[in-house]
Amino acid sequence: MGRAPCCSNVGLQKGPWTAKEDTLLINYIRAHGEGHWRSLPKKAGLLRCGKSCRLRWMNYLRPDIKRGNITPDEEDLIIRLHSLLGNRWSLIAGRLPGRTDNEIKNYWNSHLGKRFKINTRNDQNNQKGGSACVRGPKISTQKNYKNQDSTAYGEKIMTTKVHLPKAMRVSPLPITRNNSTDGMASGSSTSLGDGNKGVLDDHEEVLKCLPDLRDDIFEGGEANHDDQPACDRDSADFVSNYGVCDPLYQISEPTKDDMLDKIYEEYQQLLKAENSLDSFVDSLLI
DNA sequence: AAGCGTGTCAACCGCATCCCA
DNA sequence: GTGGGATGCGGTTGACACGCT
Repeated sequence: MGRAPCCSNVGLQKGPWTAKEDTLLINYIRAHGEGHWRSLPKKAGLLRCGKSCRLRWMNYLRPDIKRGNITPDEEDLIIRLHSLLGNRWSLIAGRLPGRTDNEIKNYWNSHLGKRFKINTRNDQNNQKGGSACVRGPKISTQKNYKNQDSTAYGEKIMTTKVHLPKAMRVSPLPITRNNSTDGMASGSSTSLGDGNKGVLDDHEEVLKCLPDLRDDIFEGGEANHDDQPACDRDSADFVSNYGVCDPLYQISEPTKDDMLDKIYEEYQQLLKAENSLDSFVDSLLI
């Protein structure tokens, strides 16, 4: 298709953001809310591309972002969701409150991808000429990784049928950031919003059936619904400088192991139901 | 201590899709 | 119905940190 770049890039700053730029962006969004990214830099006094501003906000400055290491529970959920959804990072992120698609993508590529590769190698050693299961992505090069079915995390989900629908944009819920900082209302994490008018792929239909898991998984999930999220004492400097809590110091919420299992079971059941329906439709067509 | 290799992750880029005039 | 601007998504890049030799 092709289209003109979003910004002329002439006279625009690139590279790492400075604290001053962050301050400008945060203050502007707090005052005016998210959106209108194209005009935002000019209005906020930033020499940045609108896309860059959006990315900085979505991936780093949003007050509801949870920083720190991915917990084992989160990792487990990422792996399971990846086995079901493939590289649809925004959908996966939508099920991990406070985590961004970029963060999950990076985590997968640097941590889980490697582990997966090792698992795959072990599987191949253990099952010579083995199963017809779809093998996971070859991540020796990222280009190979692209467009490959991804599945097979250990034995647990070895036989899971993987749908890898074409990546597509889905509409977020209406956002008015200055009214609410609800973590699930971010662009990258509201993939299941009710604004979907386009063609939803199979999995999104499945996912639509699932309840919003945030409050189920994370105790005190309502904690970040206020304009000021829970802060650690160490973030006091950031607060005084920026007027918002330092996302780096936000207190992470505990997770529930059994709830994760329950979620996964729900996915499996819904997939089964979906597959049954597909078979039924196919039989009618024959 | 210095050089090199590797891992991590913030940021960029191109494209798909939405949305509105 | 259509064209173009706005936005979102996933892949990729590159700077920096860290460990090893």
